[in-house]
Amino acid sequence: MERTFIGDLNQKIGEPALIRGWVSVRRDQGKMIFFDFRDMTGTVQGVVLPKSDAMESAKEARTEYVVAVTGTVNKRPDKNIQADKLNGDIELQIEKIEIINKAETPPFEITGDTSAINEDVRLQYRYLDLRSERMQRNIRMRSEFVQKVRDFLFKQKFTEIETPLLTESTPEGSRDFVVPSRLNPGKFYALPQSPQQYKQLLMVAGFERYFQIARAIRDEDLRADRGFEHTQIDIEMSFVEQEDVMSTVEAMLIEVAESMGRTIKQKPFPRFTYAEAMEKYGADKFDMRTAEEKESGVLAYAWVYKFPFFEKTDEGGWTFTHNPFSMPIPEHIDQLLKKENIGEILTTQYDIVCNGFEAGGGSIRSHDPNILRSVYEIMGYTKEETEERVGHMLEAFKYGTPPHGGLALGVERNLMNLTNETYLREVQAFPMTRGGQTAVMKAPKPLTDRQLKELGIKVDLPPKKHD
RNA sequence: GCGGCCGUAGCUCAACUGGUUAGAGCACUCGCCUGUCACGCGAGAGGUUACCGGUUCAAGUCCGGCCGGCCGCGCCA
Repeated sequence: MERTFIGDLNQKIGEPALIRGWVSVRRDQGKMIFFDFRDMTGTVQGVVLPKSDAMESAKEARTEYVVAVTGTVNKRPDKNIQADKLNGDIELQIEKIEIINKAETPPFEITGDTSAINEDVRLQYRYLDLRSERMQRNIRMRSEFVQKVRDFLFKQKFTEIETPLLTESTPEGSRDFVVPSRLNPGKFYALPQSPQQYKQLLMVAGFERYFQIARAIRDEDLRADRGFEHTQIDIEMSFVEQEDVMSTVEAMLIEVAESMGRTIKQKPFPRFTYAEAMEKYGADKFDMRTAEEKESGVLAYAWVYKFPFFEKTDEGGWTFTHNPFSMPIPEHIDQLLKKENIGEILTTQYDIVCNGFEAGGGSIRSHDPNILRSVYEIMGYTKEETEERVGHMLEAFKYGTPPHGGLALGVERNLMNLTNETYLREVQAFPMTRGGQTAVMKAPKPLTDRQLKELGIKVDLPPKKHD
């Protein structure tokens, strides 16, 4: 017999069916046993009637055993219908249970919400934690979100392109994760903090509309809403101005959120200048929902734009606030090229805020090498230093670069809003602890002496504290 | 790096101002149970109180150290 998914059983009422999955719950009443079986599509109650041939193996079956169950799909007696549950109106009258694989008793209960369980235990057994209904829902919703984003972007003529993971250290920005090069001893790749430079090069290369579901990796201390790795919907478009990128992304977010059954508080998204946001909310990210809206899962998006381009460093110089590759707003191009009133220059940066999170951000980029040069001059770099850092971009921009701009959306941040989760780890399949230890596997670990030798690396650590 | 909270049974927790043999619920094992759905009832098993040291007649409890987890600050173009 062919397998029927549990979610499709209600189409086979009165017919025989074979399901495969896990024993979720067993309720043994002696002469009669009830089970809840679970597969990726849901759960269903099975019943072993008195004197059934299945009784012997049913007595063996335990929680989380993997089983193949054959039986007849029956409507439940009226008084046993559970209208609010999937398959609450049917049950499988079991004729045979084949135990495919036994299971140890799980270290914690996975039939309920696991959020109250110690997180280090959940992460050690993440593959069990992920069996829980809530985690299944979160991870599936993530897949659905990404699929809908892809669908939208493909309709808009975007091309999905992958950019390298082993790449150059980012000029400025956050701390890099580095990877030693065996072929070039003593030299290191950096993992990308974002595909920023590559996506701009793809605009030079004429793809015009690029996107990537891109991993971004930054070696900064972790938070509830921030991990070493996160995923971005990374977007870049040619022949566009600020308004074009914002309206494209806004249309995408509306289509995706509404097709997932969510309500958006205000359309079109309200816009605040940075100065207005700071005055009204005291922050450049804020939550505009009422208490009831928070309860019902409303999404409150807003744009924040007209950020200062530069801010003072502790040393009294200037550094960029968001992105050195950004254009200033058109009215301030002159000031930037002349390096006048630097603190007042505004950038084309635009951030998308949702329910108190910075859900994404982007800008129009400078396709004119002179503007990028001026930015680096303002930050105090010599011609040679600028050349060293972004010379390859300046070179590329010489060969017919279209005006372009883009944006990156944080997948986890958006999912947190869609799932009402407080922690980024709840929307990642295999997150790490705040101390940087991976789930299930215990990375990071030391290299073997052989590996170290091959890479030309000598480890010299200060002695560890101990009793 | 800094500050805060936490660590007791497989899980969630309790154990008064330090005081008998560290308890409960769930899970687990066994028995009973013909309509349960967090099934029910009964019994049982399960502990180096994270770890190391100190104070004390006596430490899960107080002190010091150390390891681990979480939250925030710094940091995060």
